[in-house]
Amino acid sequence: METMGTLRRTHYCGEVRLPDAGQTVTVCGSVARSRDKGGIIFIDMRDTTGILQLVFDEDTPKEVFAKAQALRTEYVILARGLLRERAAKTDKLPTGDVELYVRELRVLSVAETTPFEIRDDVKAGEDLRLRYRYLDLRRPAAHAAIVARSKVCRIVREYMDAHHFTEIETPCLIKSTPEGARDYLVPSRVQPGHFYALPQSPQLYKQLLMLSGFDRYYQIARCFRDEDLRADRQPEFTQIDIEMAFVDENDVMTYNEGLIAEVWQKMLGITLKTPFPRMPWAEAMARYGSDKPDTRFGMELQNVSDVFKGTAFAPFAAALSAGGAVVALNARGLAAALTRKKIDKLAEVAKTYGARGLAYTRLTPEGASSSFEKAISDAEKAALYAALGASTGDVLLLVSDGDWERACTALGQVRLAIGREQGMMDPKQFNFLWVTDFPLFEYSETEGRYLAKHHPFTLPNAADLDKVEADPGACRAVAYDIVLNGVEMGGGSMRINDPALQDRMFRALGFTEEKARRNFGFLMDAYRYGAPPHGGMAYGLERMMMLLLGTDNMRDVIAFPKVQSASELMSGAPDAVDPAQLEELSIALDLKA
RNA sequence: GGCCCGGUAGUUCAGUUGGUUAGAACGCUAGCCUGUCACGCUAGAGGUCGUCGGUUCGAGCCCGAUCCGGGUCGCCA
Repeated sequence: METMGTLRRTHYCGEVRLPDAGQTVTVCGSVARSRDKGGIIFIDMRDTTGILQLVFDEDTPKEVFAKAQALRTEYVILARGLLRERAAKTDKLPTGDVELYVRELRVLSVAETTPFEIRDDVKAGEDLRLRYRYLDLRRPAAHAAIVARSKVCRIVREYMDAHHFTEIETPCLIKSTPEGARDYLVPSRVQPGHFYALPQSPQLYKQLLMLSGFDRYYQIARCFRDEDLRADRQPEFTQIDIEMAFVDENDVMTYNEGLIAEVWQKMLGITLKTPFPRMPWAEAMARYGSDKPDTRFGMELQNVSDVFKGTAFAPFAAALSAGGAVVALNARGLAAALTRKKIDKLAEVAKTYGARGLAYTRLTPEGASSSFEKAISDAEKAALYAALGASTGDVLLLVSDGDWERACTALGQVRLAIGREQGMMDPKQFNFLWVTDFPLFEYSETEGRYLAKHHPFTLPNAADLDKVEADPGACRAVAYDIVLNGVEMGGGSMRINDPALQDRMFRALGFTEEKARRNFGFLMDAYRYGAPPHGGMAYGLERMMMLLLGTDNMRDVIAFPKVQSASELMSGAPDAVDPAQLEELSIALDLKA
C-alpha cells in the first residue's frame, strides 16, 4: 500500500471529455473492472461521478505496468497521466471518447473479493446487498439515487430561500401524544419513568413557529413512526415540511405547485403545466375508488345503485338496504384479455380490500357469461348496460357493499390491477392532482369514536362548521393531498387559529377537557396570544424521489434503509443492550417467551 | 396479528416419481493474449442444500417446528 504523497485529484473520472484531452490529469477512485490483454491493460476506474478508462501498454514504465497487472477489483488507486483521445471510442460511457494513459499509479488500498459483484446488471439478493450496504452504494445506479436526493434537497432549499422561508430545526426528543401512529419512545435517564417520543412529524412545532412570527417556515425533517413497514414505508423517513402564515389553502397550493414545477424542471427537464387539477375527495372516491387516483387512464367507476333498487339479487339488495352502494366499471374491449381465471384473480383483489365478491359479465362475441345476470331482471340488465355503455367485447365488473367507501375502494383496486396488467399507465406521464375537501373525521370501529383523519388541528370547511358536533361524518376539512400517478406524495391543511373552534374539535373527538389540556395544553395556550391564519404542507421526500427516479422500492432512495422487521441489516440495529444501561434508565424487561 | 412467496458453491439459479460422485453461469485463483470495454482462450479451487426434529433402507426433494428475507391486509392522525 502507498500514500497519495503530494499528488491530489485534478479531475473527476466521470467528468472529463474530449476537450480535456492533452492535459495531465490525476484521478482518485476504485478499480471497477480490469481487462488485461497481455501487452495492454485496460482498467475501468470509478469515482463518485462515473467511470474513466485507464490504459497501460509497452511504453508504460515497467514498474507501473507491473503494478497495473497486480490490480484487482475494488483496489483504491490514484492515477496520473496524459488524458488522450481514444483510438477505439465507445458511446457506452460519457467519457467514452477519452482515456487516461497512465505514467504514475499508486495503490492506496487493497481489497478482498467482495461478497457480490459491484455492477448494476448483477442482482444479488437485496438482503445481502443491505448487509454490505457500503458496497451496494458503490454501484453506479445505487450511487446515483443518493446523489439525486441531495440535488432535490438543494433545489428545495433554493426555492424556499428565494421565497422568504426560514429553515428552522425542531426537536427530535418531544412529548408523546396519543393520536395517530405509534410513537418511538426514548426513556429519560434524569426523570425515571418518563419518556420522550420521536416526532412523527414536526406538526405542532411548525404551527407554534407561525405564532412566533416567523411567517414562513420550512425544514427537511426526519420523522419516525413505529408502524409496520411496506415497500413504500420506512420507520424513519424524511419530510419536506412547510408552513405559511397569512395565507389560505389556494396560496399554499400555488406556492407548492411552484416548488414541484421547479424540482421537475431541474431534475427531469420537464415543464409541468400549472395549476394542477383539483378534485374533491368525494369525487375521487366515486370516480376512481381511491383518495389518490391514478388519472393516467380512465375506466372510471360508476354508482349503479339506482339500477338495482328493489333488485331480487340478494347481495346487491343487502348492500343497498344497509345504506351502501353497487358500483361498477366497464373494462371496455377487454373481454378477450380478461379470462375467467383473471377475473377470479381480480375478485381476490376485491376481497383483499374488504369486498365480499366481484360480480362480472363478459360480453364476448359468442355471448354473455355472467356471475349474476341470471338473478336480475331484464329491465335491470338493460339499465345496467345503458348506464355503462356496454357493448360486445366489454367486461362489466361490479362490487356491492353496505359501505359505499369500501365498495368504491375495492373496485378502485380492481381498476388499478387491470390498469397495471394491461399496461395502461404510461411511465413517462406525470399526472399531478390535488385531492381536496377530505373528511374531517373518520369513525373508528375499534375505538368507537371519531378520529381526526388528518390531525386534530385541521380547519373544518366553513360550510360544515355547524356539523362538527351534529354530524361529524359529513364534515369536510380544508385539507389537501398532492397526488402523482396514484401515489400520495404529500399533504397538508389549513389550521384552526380560533381557540374556541379548537375546543369544539377536541370535544368532537371525544377528548375530555382534562385530556385535551394534558396532551395539548401548551398548544391551546399558545393560540390565546394572537395567531395568524396559517396552513402548510409536508412531502414525503422518499416518495418524491421514488416518483422522480421511477423506482417502487423506497430503500433505493435511502442511504441506509431498514428492512421489513425494522432492523438495519448492516449494523444489526435494534439490538439488546447492556443490563447496566437499562438499570440506569430504571427499565426492567418483561419478555413473554 | 392474518394471508402469500422465497432460502442449494462467493453470487444468481437449475436440480425429474425420494436413489450412486448435487450441476450451470458469473465471480475467484493460475497461465496465455497489444485496442478491450459483459474482452477472449485454457486449467483449477470452491457446497453443514437456512436451522432443528421427524418419516424412510435412503431426504436438497416428504412432514412438523423455527429463523431470516420479500410482498400484502390490518395498522400508518
